[in-house]
Amino acid sequence: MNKFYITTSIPYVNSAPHLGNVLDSLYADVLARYKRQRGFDVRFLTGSDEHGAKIIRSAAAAGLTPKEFVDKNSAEFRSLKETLNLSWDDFIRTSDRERHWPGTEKFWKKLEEAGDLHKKIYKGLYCVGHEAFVTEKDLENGNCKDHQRKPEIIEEENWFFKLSKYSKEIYKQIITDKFKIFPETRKNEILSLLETGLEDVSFSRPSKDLNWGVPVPGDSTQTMYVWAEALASYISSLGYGSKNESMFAKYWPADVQIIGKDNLRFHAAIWPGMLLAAGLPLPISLFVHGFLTVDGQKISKTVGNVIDPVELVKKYGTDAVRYYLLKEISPFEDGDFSYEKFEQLYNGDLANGLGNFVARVLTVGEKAGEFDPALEKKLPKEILTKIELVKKAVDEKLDQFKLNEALVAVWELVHYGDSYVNTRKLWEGDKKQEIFNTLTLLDNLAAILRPFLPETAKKITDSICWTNNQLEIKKSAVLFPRV
RNA sequence: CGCGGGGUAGUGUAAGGGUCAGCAUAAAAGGCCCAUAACCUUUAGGAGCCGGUUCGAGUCCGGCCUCCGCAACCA
Repeated sequence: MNKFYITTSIPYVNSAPHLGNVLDSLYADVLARYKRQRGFDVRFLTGSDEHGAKIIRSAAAAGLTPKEFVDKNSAEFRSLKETLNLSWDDFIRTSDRERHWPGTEKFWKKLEEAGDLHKKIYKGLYCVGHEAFVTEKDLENGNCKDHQRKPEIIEEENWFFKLSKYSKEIYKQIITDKFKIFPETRKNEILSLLETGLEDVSFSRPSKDLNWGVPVPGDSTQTMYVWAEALASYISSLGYGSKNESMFAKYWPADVQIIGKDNLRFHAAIWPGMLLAAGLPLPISLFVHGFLTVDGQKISKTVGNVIDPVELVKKYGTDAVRYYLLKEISPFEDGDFSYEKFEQLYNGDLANGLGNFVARVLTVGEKAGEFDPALEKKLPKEILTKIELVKKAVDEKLDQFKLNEALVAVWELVHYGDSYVNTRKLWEGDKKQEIFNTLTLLDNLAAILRPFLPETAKKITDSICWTNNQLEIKKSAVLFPRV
């Protein structure tokens, strides 16, 4: 059986999840369900990134210990599984000492054995208010924006990873598509960065300044930096570094890794560099999605436009939210959310489109009574061809991660079906064969829809049941009431 | 002139030097009445701006305008 290992980036849990955070796992969920449906041995991983100075600060502000703080926030991200009906198999937390740390440590040692880790003095702008290094970006007239004081230039000793050594090899794997990056523009972006060459990156901080993280093996004075350990979650979760590495052997390399555009450099440069250093294969592909804006604006707490996915689902239902994000948001570019657009799409595509189509077909189906199985043999070619065409289109679109276009193809079936019902006037006279044809169409539609809208697909399928070799229709409640 | 990527009907998008720039949704008219005042058919509506290459340009080239991203923890 073919395996399919898919991962999302692990969100940094220094606040509760917002709507933009769910894109990763929603895309991954559709692909995972789709592959399962096709018989792949799927493993779908998500998790949470829980270390770092920012967590310490946020925890302190909330009056909690870092552990209490991440436990609380991580649980909220985890509960999105129910909220959005996600089908992940595993949720890894970087603060998990039993599952995550051993793999991280082994990975670190591999890099060390390769001679790619070395200590170096790092000089940077240190803001006392932040108790952390700041960048030029954080400054305003030479002062820290948040604290209005001049940062000090201080030096500290860090471990550095020799990323520069791997620029060429990473470039080669990307340009030859051995490591595929979607979409093309992101591929170009990273290639142009690689052409200029990568700099070595800091992989640790002094423990006295950062004690919430994984300690550097053999150097208790240092704590690993995020990418030195968070990225390793993709393999630590498979048991890399544990007594039993069979899962790792089976599933690595990842077939698809999904990230937001901000993560491109980490996943297309640092992570491949680390894997090369450790002698491990690179992922097969990287799918880079855009960001979500709300009413055309960047999501931000200060603007106050944060959309809580839980609230949205409560109001409109899981599949409606899934549909909006999958259909209205381009998988590769930034997309916008607004209640107005949401309701427009909901009424148009879900209530009037899919929901109404299902209702009218099931009604005529129910009225028609029982169906002779012999009708199946007389299914017209036209219908079967149409179904096959849509299936093929969905396959092709999903191979390229064009989830929105895949849904366009699915909706062609709805339009086709509606038109079929109208032109054949299925409600008039005895149209058993035609009704059967339409029910077949609907049944197939539900199957195609399953990875996208699992709950809705199930409701449809449940209404079409074969009992004792007879087809019986049980009309379900309205799928998507108009809003 | 730092680098890179964009700007297609109100909205979301497709194609990509050569059939009326395709599709969906929102809008208008007719039809139907099985269905969630839903559905079907038809109509109207479009390439940021300015030049150039070409028999022919959303599509290639140049300039301008504009938006987005750009390695220390941000999906």
